[in-house]
Amino acid sequence: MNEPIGGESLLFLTDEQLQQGIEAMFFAYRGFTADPDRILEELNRDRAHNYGRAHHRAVHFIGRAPGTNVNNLLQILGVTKQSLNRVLRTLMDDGLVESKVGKNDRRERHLYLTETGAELERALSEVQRARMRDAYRAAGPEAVRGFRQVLEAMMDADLRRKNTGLRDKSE
Amino acid sequence: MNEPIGGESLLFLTDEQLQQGIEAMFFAYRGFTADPDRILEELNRDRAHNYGRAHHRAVHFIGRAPGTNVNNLLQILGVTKQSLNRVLRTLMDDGLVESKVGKNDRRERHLYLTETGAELERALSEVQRARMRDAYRAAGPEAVRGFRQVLEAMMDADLRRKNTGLRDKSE
DNA sequence: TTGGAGTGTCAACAAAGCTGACTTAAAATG
DNA sequence: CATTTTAAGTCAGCTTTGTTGACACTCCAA
Repeated sequence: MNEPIGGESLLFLTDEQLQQGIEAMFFAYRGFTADPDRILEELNRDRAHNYGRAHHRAVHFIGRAPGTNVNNLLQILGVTKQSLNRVLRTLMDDGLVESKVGKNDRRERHLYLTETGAELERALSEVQRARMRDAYRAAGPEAVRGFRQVLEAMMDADLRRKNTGLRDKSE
Repeated sequence: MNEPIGGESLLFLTDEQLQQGIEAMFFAYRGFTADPDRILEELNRDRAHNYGRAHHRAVHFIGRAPGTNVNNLLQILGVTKQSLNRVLRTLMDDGLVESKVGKNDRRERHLYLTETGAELERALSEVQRARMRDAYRAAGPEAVRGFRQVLEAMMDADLRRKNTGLRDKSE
């Protein structure tokens, strides 16, 4: 790494710059989750259940990969079985998610959103996409490319694959 | 909004693109917090206390804005007094943070890291900066600019100010 | 057919958020 | 000077979401 002294590649790597990047990441993530959080809070107001981010994540990824099994979802979400199971339990009891016993392997349960579940998923991802869209618009296509590049480089290697590997898993 | 058909500004705003951005954000944030989490887990192994992300955040922002008062920290972290207090309590008991009565306004407590606290802060931010640095290096200066632009656009407006307003608050 | 190994469920517990009510001390205001 | 407001801290009690460990069901291969 023979960086030219005073070159941009050196300048933008000062600890202060990195620190600012860290904080930007922190605050941006807060903004990123704020809108869905608000919707869920609203939705919880009159109901018995109390959905949070964990429910959001589950609904999101089941929506993205219908027919996925529990184990797969565990990998993606990076939580323990019980944590996910509690969330899935309530979602199933409330009729937002249904699980079907696998045809080939009857140990597996394949997960799907019901129509109600899909509605919630749409409502949540709608506001999140809106924020993402606004941010993308404000920053421009060139910036978006950079944004994605840095994010990709920031994930763990194994997750990088998962991010592009979310496809329909229906039988 | 008269976007040219097929123009880049239309293309990169498909729902699929936005969805991928959302997931990239999710996975990247996981990577972003993974290293400090590991350090804390390691550190908890032999000790009585049990530090988590909440402690990390507190130590981080006290390190960034030494002498900040409790209310200020509450704003930045976006949690309740109770929640923060529990964390500060343990950090002070363990001698990582100290609070000094304000000179001008003696109702206020100003928060500082002790030497031990600063050590922990360095250890945590060190690995986080390392990941950020690697990601920045891999993506290049142009991408970093874009990354920051999108993040800034994604935060709530009030947080945008806080992000650049973290300066030493010592008396 | 039996003994792993894989998948999912359940019980019990911990961390870290939350609300609301209250106290203490100090400052600001009338 | 008396009252009100503000900053901080505390208590009690709750929820979400993470953890570990034990267990049941199913598959597959020896």
